[in-house]
Amino acid sequence: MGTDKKEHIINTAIELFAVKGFEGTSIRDLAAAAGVNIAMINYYFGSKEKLFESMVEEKAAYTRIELTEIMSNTSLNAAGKIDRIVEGFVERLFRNRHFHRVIHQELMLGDRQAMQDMIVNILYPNSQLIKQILLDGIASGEFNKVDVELTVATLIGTINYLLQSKKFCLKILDETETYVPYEDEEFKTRVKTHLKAVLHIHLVHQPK
Amino acid sequence: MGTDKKEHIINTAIELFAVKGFEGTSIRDLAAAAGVNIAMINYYFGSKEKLFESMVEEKAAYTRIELTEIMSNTSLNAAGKIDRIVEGFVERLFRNRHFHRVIHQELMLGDRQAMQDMIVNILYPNSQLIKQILLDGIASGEFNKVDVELTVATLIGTINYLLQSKKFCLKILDETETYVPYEDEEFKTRVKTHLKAVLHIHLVHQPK
DNA sequence: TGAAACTAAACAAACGTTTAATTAAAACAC
DNA sequence: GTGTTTTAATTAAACGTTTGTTTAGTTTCA
Repeated sequence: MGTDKKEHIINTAIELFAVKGFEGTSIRDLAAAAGVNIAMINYYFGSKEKLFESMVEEKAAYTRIELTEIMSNTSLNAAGKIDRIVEGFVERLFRNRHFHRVIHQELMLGDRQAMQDMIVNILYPNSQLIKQILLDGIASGEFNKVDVELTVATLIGTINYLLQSKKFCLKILDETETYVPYEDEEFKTRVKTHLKAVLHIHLVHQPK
Repeated sequence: MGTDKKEHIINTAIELFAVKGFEGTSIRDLAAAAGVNIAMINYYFGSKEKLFESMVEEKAAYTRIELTEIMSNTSLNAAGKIDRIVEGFVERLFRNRHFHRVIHQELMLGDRQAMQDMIVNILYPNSQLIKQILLDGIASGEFNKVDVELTVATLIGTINYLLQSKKFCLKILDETETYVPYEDEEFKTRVKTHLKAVLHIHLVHQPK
């Protein structure tokens, strides 16, 4: 039936877009990879652009969850929330790295206003959530008066940098081509540990 | 004559690629924007792909300079070198943000092996240079034994995050569309101050 | 006069999309 | 349940554009 096949096309599209880009992927490539007729993509989604929008709509909601509940967890202090945020972000972004790469490709481009706005509206709540935790921590006196916007940039930017290109990531890690860091628990732990260390000392160290 | 016009085409290409992407920019768009005949691009560069490679070759060397001399400056201690690195990177990446965005777009994509390798070989020396300063600082006892590779990721990743999309950057800064942060000295200073603060306390604070 | 710079036009191939026809599934009457 | 009608799903083929590239001819200037 329709729905599963639509989702199959979307998942195939994410894989292809992540590797070849949106413009670089023809609907013939996509149809062949998904094992469907060329016309089915327009039949289901209307156009290539609308397929992209459907893809974003479908995956965005799924990706957004589980963060707000950290905020509402009153048993955690601000530093504890930051730790949970770091863990949640590394897990989520590493797992959804293909989708993440696709929307960041499109975010980089200046044309296609509507798509860009769409993507900004997906990513913005994430950064806002972290910002709010920082502001709360500062208000309660638990955190130093740091530059909250740029601290958010440091957290997410570090992860994005590692996700941007597997080849480049392997190069700076001095690893072989066969190693897949994003699926290695040890590497994920390493990233979490680094980010928690950086943020913790930046936020809670009291300068004399 | 030829050379200035070649460079003019390359500069126009950077502007267009940064906004529309490599695949999204037709050589007709490019020829029109540069004010030259369509055939001139293939006449000068051979093909669209070779134009890209020429662009990278031309701009890469120019972008690479001025960093190694920081390394060789023996009057600076490790912390001083990091400060200079931060200042140099923010200035350079903000100034060359269009070129920077173009090569990061291409770096994200998995196909076009040769181009990817080319770009990795451009970016790698930068990260290696920072890494070496960190290693030297650790060896001399001036720095803590931090995760050097991920500390590099935090430095460059933070800047990249801000450069990725003007629209998104403005959103997290809560600024209006007309503001151009990358050309604002105040914002550049803000980014430098944040990065120096984060790195300094991460690297030189002695945990009890 | 001859080589380099430049142009307009044409090229085949690939693109996203649409059409028209066929098959499969569901809905309905009896 | 069986036969009929309607709707949805699927297909191969064709559509008109746009793509990167090339050709063949013209201008420019030393």
